[in-house]
Amino acid sequence: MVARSRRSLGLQHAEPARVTLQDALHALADPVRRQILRALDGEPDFSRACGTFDLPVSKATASHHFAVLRAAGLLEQLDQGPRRLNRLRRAEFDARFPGLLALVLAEPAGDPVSDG
Amino acid sequence: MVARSRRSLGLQHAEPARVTLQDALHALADPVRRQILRALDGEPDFSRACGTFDLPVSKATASHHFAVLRAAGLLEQLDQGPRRLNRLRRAEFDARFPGLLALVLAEPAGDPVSDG
DNA sequence: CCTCCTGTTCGATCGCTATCGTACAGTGGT
DNA sequence: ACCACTGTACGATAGCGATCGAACAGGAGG
Repeated sequence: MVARSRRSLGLQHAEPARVTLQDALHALADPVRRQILRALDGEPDFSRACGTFDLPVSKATASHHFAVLRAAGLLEQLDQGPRRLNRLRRAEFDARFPGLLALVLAEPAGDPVSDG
Repeated sequence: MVARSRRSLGLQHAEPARVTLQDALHALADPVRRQILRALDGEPDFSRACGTFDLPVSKATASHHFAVLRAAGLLEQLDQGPRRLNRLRRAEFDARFPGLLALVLAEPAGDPVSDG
């Protein structure tokens, strides 16, 4: 239990090499999480904070989803002031599970809830 | 509801082209189902009946898992007498979600429950 | 210092699904 | 006809996880 100031330099990021297929598939099996990944695709690294995603869930739920994605080695987060910037760990995750992320990113939005 | 004799020529098989990524990922997110797919890998088509898999679940649960896999376009089943022979729909599924099945089949067993 | 903003944590709820035992339905052999 | 075998259908249960509101914790700015 290293206390730090709760947020400082880095967060607990799962090494993609240690992520199990179970964890990866579980993380990707949720439509909201895939939506996050898709939104992150094509954007510059660390250009989007958690709050900038138009998600069909509450703030608390979104926070949960970000944590799952981080634990699955799918994204890296960086604290910048009060906000937490995200980066899609494309290369790392693709090295661990080749082609898997590509399938998710290629999927059409298909989520009528959030798009309206 | 065409009655037939409940089993005759074919079963309701999902066209892999119509399977959503959601369904595919959901189907693959279960370790027992992945175990089935892995066991089916490397075996000749339609050489294994449902009962020949050494699964860590009951007959009823296994039947459920086979149904999910069939619905996800991951396997094709063929009735031969009292038993239902299975075939991994490798090519079809790979055409729909390239590389996804390969990841599952490449995964180590890692399920200490069934192997003993 | 206080206030606003961002994100996490907590506790509770709700729904889905994996699980099981049992009963049922075909098929094949005797 | 009967029985053994294989798999499904059904009803019930349990546990996990997605969800929420509210409270909390830092940082930025006035």
